[in-house]
Formats: sequence, C-alpha cells, structure tokens
Amino acid sequence: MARTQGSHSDITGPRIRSAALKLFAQQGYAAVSMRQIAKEVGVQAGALYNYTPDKQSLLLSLMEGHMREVLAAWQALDKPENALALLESFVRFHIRFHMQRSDEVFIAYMELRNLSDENFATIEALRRAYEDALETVLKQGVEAGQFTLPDTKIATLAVIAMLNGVMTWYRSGGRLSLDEVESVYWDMVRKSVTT
Amino acid sequence: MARTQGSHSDITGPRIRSAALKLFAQQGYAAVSMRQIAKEVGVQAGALYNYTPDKQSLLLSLMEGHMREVLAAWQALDKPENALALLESFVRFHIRFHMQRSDEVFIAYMELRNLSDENFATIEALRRAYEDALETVLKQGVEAGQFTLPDTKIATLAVIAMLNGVMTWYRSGGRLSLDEVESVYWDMVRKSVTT
DNA sequence: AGGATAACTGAACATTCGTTCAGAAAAAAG
DNA sequence: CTTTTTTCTGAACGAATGTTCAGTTATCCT
Repeated sequence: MARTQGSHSDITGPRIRSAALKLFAQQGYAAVSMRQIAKEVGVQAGALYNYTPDKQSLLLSLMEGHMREVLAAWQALDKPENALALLESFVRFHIRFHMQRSDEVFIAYMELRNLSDENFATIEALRRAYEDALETVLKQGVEAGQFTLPDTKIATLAVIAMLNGVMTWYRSGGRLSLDEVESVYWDMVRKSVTT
Repeated sequence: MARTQGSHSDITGPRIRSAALKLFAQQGYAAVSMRQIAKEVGVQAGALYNYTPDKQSLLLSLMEGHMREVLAAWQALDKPENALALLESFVRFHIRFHMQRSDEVFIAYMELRNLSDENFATIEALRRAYEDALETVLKQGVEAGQFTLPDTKIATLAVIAMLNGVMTWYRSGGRLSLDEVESVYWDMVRKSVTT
C-alpha cells in the first residue's frame, strides 16, 4: 500500500495535531511515542514527518498556537473602562477560555522543560505578555484607588495561579455550573485585591 | 570490578533517592532513564535494583514519602485556637515548607499520570487528607462567623492553588525575602476569605 | 485520457530503554 | 585468618524509540 483513499493534508494535518495534543496532555510529551500518535490518526509513523520536521517542533507548534490564541482572544474582547469591571472580565474570560482548552493549558504549563532553550524563550515571552495583560488591569485599578495591592507583580501571579487551579478539579456536569464557578472565583479575587 | 570501596547501602540508598528526585523534577519521570540516575550516583544501572524493584516504585516512594512528611509536619505544629490566626499559620507553613522542597512538590503534582491506578489512589488519598486539613480551618472560621465563603471546598482548592503558584516563580535572593512573600500571600488570602 | 504531484506505506537504521543475572570484590562476622 | 554476606560490575536481553527513504498509490491538473 501507499497513498490511502481520501487522504488529504487538510484533514490529516489537523488530526495529527489533535491526536498529539490529547496524548501529550494525557501522558506527557516524553511518554508519548510518534507511533502512538500515528496509530491514533490511523496512519504509519513515517507519515507524521510530512507535517512536522520532528517531535519537538510538534510540541512547540501546539504550545505556541495556544498561547497566541489566548492573547488574541483577550485582545479581541470588548473591555469596560472601570478597573473592577475589567478585572471581572478577565477572571471570567480566563476561566471560560481555559476550561474549553484544558489539554492545551495543561501542555503549555507542564511541558516547558521539554523545549530547547530557544523554543522555551519563545513560549515564555508569550506567557509574559499574557501576565502583563492582567498586571495592566491591576495597575490601572491601583492608580484609580480601587485596588489595594502591595505588589502588582506578585498579585498577578497569585491570581493566575488561583484561576488555573480550576482546571485541576472542575469537570462539567459536577456540582456547580461553570457560571457558578466563575462567580465564586470572581468573588474571591475581588476581595483579595480590594481593601 | 565488582563491589566498590566504601560502598554501603545506608549511603547509596539515599543518594539514589536524591538523584532520582532531582532528575525527575528537572526533566520529568518519563524523560529520565535509570542509567542517568545511576550515573549521577556514580554507579552502574543494575545497582539501582538493589534499592527499588522497578522505576515506578522509585517514583511512588518519593511521592508518598513527601506527602506523609507534609501531613506530619502540619500535624506536629502548634496551632492557635482562633481561626484567623490558624489560617495564617497554614498559609505561612505551606509556603515555607513547600519552598524548601520544591522538587518534591513539583513531582507530587506533575507525575501523577505516570502512576498505576492503584498507586495513584494512594497518593490522591494523601493529598485529599492535606486539603481536608485546610478545609477544616476554613469551616471553623465560617462557623465562628470570621470567614465569608460560599463554598469551603472550592475555597480550599483555590487557596492551595494560589499558594502553590509561589513555587513557579520564587527564587531565593530575589527582590523579596521569603518572609515578605508569606506576608503578601497571607494578605491576599485573608482578604479573600473575609468579608 | 495521461502525466505530475501529493500522501502514505513498510521496512530499515542506529540508539536507547528497563530489567536480569552470574560472577567478582569489599565489608562484616566468626 | 576464614567464611559469610553485602554491594556492585559488566554484559546481555528483547522491546521500543525517533527518524529516513525508496517505492507505491491516490488525487489533481491539463
């Protein structure tokens, strides 16, 4: 056999990315073999190399794609003027967006150490940009006298860490709806940054 | 060659555990080979099997040992009666203890998926016990009317996630001392659970 | 229709993996 | 000093790893 019926790069490409994403998130980058990914797609391992130069590039591409999407989605959002309302927007956006892409988030936070130095720097810069988006909101609130924070940098990291915690336990269909979870977290964040 | 000069299980054993700990934290369980660990210790790979039946048991032992130590350390602590003071104790204890063992923490939170179902259940139960320790504090504060929380379970997870975030960025010798970091986090936690 | 191109197979490559084990040397026990 | 026990070596095992590539077949283009 050789080329298979119905095969097309527009189809196989995304399927490879989605299979790799799922497996990397499930078992970790190092624990997943190219043959496993290929099997999930229904293809031989060699065929993957029409779509990625090597395994690491596949990981990088997934991580970079995700980070750019997060940034773009936040920037595209309608934002209120008021700092408190803006922070609420961020909290709700972060939880909702990241919950819909828990695999991507998991990988972007867990597989950094499997990147080469250069690739790591690329991803790190994107993460920094996202953190800066939140810090800008916090600084704006401090200037307006709405927030009381000894250190906006630490507060930024603390809030993001807290919100990311949702992904480790929330499963849809559980005790609380996503909307309720958003509200509970927003309540805690709001109180933690105000007096 | 065979047995080497000065060799002793009381020495080699801990050195293997410490080498494995460091490497697992640095590169991830799946990415570290038994030969790498052996090399770090200065021994051949086969010698490791005098100390662990297999690679997975080594991981489990590291994780389980860590979790039991955290629990024991918290239980051994002198605890104030007042819920607010007790919560402060917990926050400061958690940050200080986990900061001194960032490798153990990293592994305990990242390598769960590399455990067999049975081993996973063991670690998960220990983690749950630690979370319960915090939730007990929060419930106590709610009962005493000192805390305002819509859901102590979520609050527990949110607080722990927030505190764990410290480990991802704090490096000693940085802008802030550990004591200052503790205070900043305690400030945010306190505000987030009170009215 | 047929020729060009894109997509994939299947086998092969050199490495590396976790693990086992007979035997050798050091340490401990007598 | 001699015997026993502990500790480690060094080689070996089959299996799995990432990656390459010549050849084959489907699809696209004219």
